[in-house]
Amino acid sequence: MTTQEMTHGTAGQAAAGAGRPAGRPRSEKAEKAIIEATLDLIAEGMGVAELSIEAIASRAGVGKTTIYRRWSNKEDLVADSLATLKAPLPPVGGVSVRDDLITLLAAMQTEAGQDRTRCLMNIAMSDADRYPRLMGRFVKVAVEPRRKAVRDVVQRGVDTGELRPDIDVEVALASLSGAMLWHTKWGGVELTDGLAERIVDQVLSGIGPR
Amino acid sequence: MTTQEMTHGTAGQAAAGAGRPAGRPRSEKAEKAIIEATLDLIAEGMGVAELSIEAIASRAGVGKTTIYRRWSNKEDLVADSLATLKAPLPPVGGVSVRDDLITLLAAMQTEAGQDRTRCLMNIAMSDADRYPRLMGRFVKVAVEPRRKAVRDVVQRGVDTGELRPDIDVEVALASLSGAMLWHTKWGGVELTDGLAERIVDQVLSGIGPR
DNA sequence: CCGATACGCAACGGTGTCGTTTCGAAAGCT
DNA sequence: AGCTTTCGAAACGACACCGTTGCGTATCGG
Repeated sequence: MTTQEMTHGTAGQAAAGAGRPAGRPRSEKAEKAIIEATLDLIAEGMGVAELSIEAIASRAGVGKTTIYRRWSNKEDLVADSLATLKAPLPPVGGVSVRDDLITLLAAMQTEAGQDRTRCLMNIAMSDADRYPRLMGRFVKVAVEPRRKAVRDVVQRGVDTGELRPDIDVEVALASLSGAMLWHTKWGGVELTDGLAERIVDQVLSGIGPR
Repeated sequence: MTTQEMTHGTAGQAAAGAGRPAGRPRSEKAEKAIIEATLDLIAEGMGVAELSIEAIASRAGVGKTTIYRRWSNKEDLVADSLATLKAPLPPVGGVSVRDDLITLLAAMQTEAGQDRTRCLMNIAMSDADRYPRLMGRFVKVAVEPRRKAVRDVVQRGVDTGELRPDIDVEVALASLSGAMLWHTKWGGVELTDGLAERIVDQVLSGIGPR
């Protein structure tokens, strides 16, 4: 989607409407395999810098040529791979703000336990400085939808009066998501039961007196 | 401190009390330079995996031999380097829990803006899975002291009645630190003024109604 | 069937890092 | 002085990737 259609593109067919470029068409299966292999390697803890084209090709059961034919560099390949990540966010009930927040945070906790998501999170943290363009894309497809989901619920709470009208939505967002992020990274594994519920309830009620 | 004293150690001097091992002593300056170079490279965004001994030696103005003589592998070197990191935590006034929390979070925010700390944080996030032993050490010297500082203040608040007696200290901790972490990573740069204060106040008062 | 293109595979020369070894000089001790 | 150990520097053979090229085969349109 980024640097696709390098070789032909709009060229290739001789001004003949929407005809095929002639010759053997590119294998969709190979493309999928390459992207899958890339995501797999990342999910196994590979940083973007250590990702080798050779490893990707080998894992995908594909020649290096096939990769170089489609992507001119590693960053583009990774960018396209990240772009295929769907965000299967859990549906929220829409009844109680508290319940919806718990649903979202619990989903976040579950996702954090999966290799794929966890290592993608790592990439988002560590490679953000080195590959800003890549990260802009990643944030857009992976972080932003989730942030938006939480923000929407919080905003709805403000509108309906379930939450105070004067709160800072961004800070609330950070307190909720950040607490879960913190816990999944550095908190012990002991206190995972009902964690989402405890976070939400405590952020709702506050820790100050009364 | 980890794999030190590989070559001689208790051996070297012939059962003669605490005598020198004879021969030219190891240069303390070289050792410091090596560790500094290691931390510098990490601070420049180098992941643990990409760290090359050659680069460290070159940066430190030292022969590779000197490094291999002291550390048998990269992980030990990094571990020892991390161990030298002091935690210059800001002193807290000890008067108001709110003020102390703001002080700590503001310090966290400041630190997050510095290259050294930021990249160390990245390492803590991304290399945690691949180098668990290394990370255990890192968490101990870098993460835990800061966590303890916040936890102590929160606990003090509970004891003195400045905070509710029934709160979950760990969750409070995660909400405060996590909110700051979240914001420094993915929050916009716009809302940084008075961020610590806003987080603390909102976590104190809660976002629920009344 | 023919021409065109993509496929997987293997090989190319080039580069960077590995961990080790050798070297002459330096720095400590007796 | 003589002995011992470390120092920085340079070179070693080995390996992993790089990005490219050539090869024989597979798969499309005409």
